[in-house]
Amino acid sequence: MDADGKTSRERYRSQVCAEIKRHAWEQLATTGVSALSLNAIAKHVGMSGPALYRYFPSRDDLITDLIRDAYRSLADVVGAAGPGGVAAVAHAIRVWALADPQRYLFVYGTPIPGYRAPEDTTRISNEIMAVLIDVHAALPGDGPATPFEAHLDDHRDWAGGQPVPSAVLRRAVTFWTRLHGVLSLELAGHFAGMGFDPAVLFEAELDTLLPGRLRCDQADDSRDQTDDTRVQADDSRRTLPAGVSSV
Amino acid sequence: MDADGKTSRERYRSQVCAEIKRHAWEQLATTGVSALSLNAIAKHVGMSGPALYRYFPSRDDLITDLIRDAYRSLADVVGAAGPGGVAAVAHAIRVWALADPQRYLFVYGTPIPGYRAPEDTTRISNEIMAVLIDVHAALPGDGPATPFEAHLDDHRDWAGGQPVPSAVLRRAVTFWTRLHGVLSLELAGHFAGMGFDPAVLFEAELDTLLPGRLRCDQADDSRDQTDDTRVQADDSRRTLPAGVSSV
DNA sequence: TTGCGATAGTTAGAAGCTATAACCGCGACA
DNA sequence: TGTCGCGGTTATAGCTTCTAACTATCGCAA
Repeated sequence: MDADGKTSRERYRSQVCAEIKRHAWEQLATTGVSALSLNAIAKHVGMSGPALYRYFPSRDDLITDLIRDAYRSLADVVGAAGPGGVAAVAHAIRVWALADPQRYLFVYGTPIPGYRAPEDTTRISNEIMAVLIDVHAALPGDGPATPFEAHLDDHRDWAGGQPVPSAVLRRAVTFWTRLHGVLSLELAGHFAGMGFDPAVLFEAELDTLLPGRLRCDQADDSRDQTDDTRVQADDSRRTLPAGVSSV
Repeated sequence: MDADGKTSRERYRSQVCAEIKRHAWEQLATTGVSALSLNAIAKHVGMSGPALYRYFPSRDDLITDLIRDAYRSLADVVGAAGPGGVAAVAHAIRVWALADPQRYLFVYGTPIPGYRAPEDTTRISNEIMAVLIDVHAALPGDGPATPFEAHLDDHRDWAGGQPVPSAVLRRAVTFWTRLHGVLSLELAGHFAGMGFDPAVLFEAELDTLLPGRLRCDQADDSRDQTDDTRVQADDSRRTLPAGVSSV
C-alpha cells in the first residue's frame, strides 16, 4: 500500500491498462475500429498474445472502455466550453472531432450490431446533453411554439424531471442534429468532391442556431465579430480517405 | 448465345451473383457489415468456401458492389420522388433509410479505412445531388446572400459546369446535412433515451427547409396540409439496438 | 460426334484473428 | 517463511480471408 491509497500492483495494473489503451487509440485513429486487433496491440505493448486478456476480458470490453473514455473526453471538452455559450460549445465539438475523426465516428457513427451501451455511457451522454440544454437556456426566447415543441410537451419523461422549457429542448436537439449532420459528412469525406470548405458550412449552420436565426435562408450582417474560438479553415484539415463507407 | 444477347453461362453467372448479393444484404441488415462473412454467405448459398472468389475477387470487392447497388437504389428512389418536390424527396429518403438502417449507414456512416470509392459511386452520388439541386431550384428564391453562398461563389468548380445559383446550391447542401443529421442519429439509436418521436423532429427540420422558412425557431401554421408522403410516426419504426457505436 | 478449352466447383492449407486452457515464476502479505 | 494470487508464457481450438492445386462439367467448334 502506497501513499496514494493504491498498492503497487494496482498502480502497475492501471499503468499497463493505460498503455494498452494508448496503443489502442493509436491503432484506432489510423486503421479504424474494424481493424483494431488485440494481437497487434499486444505486440506493440511488448507482451505477446493472450496476456491482454488479463486486463480486458474481451475485445468488446476494450472497445466499451474506449468508448467510455471518448465520451468522457467529449463531455469534459463540452463542459469546459459551456461558459462560453453556444458558439464556443459548437467550436469545441468541432475541434474535438477534427482532432481525431475516428474517435468522433466511434461514438456517433455506425453502431456495432451486437453492442449494448452500458448505463455508464448513457449517463455521460446525458451529461453532455445537459450542457447543451444549459447553454441554450441562456439564449433569449423566441417566436411561437413549433409542432415539435408541442410534441415534446406531450412525450417527455426525460431531462431528469426538472422542467426544461420545450423550446430550449428543441433548440438543444436541433443544435445537436445540425452540427452532427455537417460534421459527420465532413469527417466521412462526403464533401470531398465539391469544392467548398466544410468549415464555412459549419459556420453557416451554427449561425442558424444563434439567437433569432434558426432558419437557413437569412443572412445576418449585424454579427460579424465572431469569437476567436472559430476553427480556422485551413487546407490541412483532416478528413477520412474520401470514399464511401461502412466497416 | 440466347435471345437476349447473353450466353447461358453469363446468365447463370449473373444469377448466382445476384443470389450471393441477396444473401449478403440479408446478413448485412441483421449483423452489420463488420460481421459480413463470405464463408457464411457461401454456406447459405449452398456452395462451400472459396467458390465465392470466382464471383468476387475479395471481400472488399463484394462490399464495393453492395455499396454501388445501395447508391443506385437511393438514386432511383430520389429520382422518382423528384417531381414531387422537396418534401417528397425528403420523405422518400427517410422511408428508404428506415427500410434498411444498415444500408443507409453503409453508405453514409463510418467509412472503411482503406476503402477507396470507385469513380462509379461518386458519379451516382453526383446524380443524387443533381436531383437535390433540381428540386431546390424549383423553390422560390429568398433573402440576401449568406456568407456561405459568397464562399460557394468563390470556391466552386463543381456542379458539372452549369451555373447553379449559389443560393440553390446552399439550400441543397443544407437539405442534405440537416436531414442526414436527424436520420443518422435516429438510425444509430441515439434518440433512444429521450421520449420524443424522431419522425416529428425530422418533420420539423424538413419544415425549416421549405420555402421561406429555413431557420429553426419559427412555427408556420399556414401550411398544415402536409402531403401524404409523410412517413407516419408509428411505434414500430426501426432503429438499431440502442447503444453506441463503431464496428 | 468428338474433343478441346474455359468455367465453376471442390479440398487443402497458409496466415491472421479472438479466445480458452494449462502452466510457471515472482511478488505481496499473513 | 510459506502460500496464494497475479501477470506472464505457450499451445490450441475455431473462426476468418484468401491462394493453390485439382477435377468435373458445360459450351462451342471442327
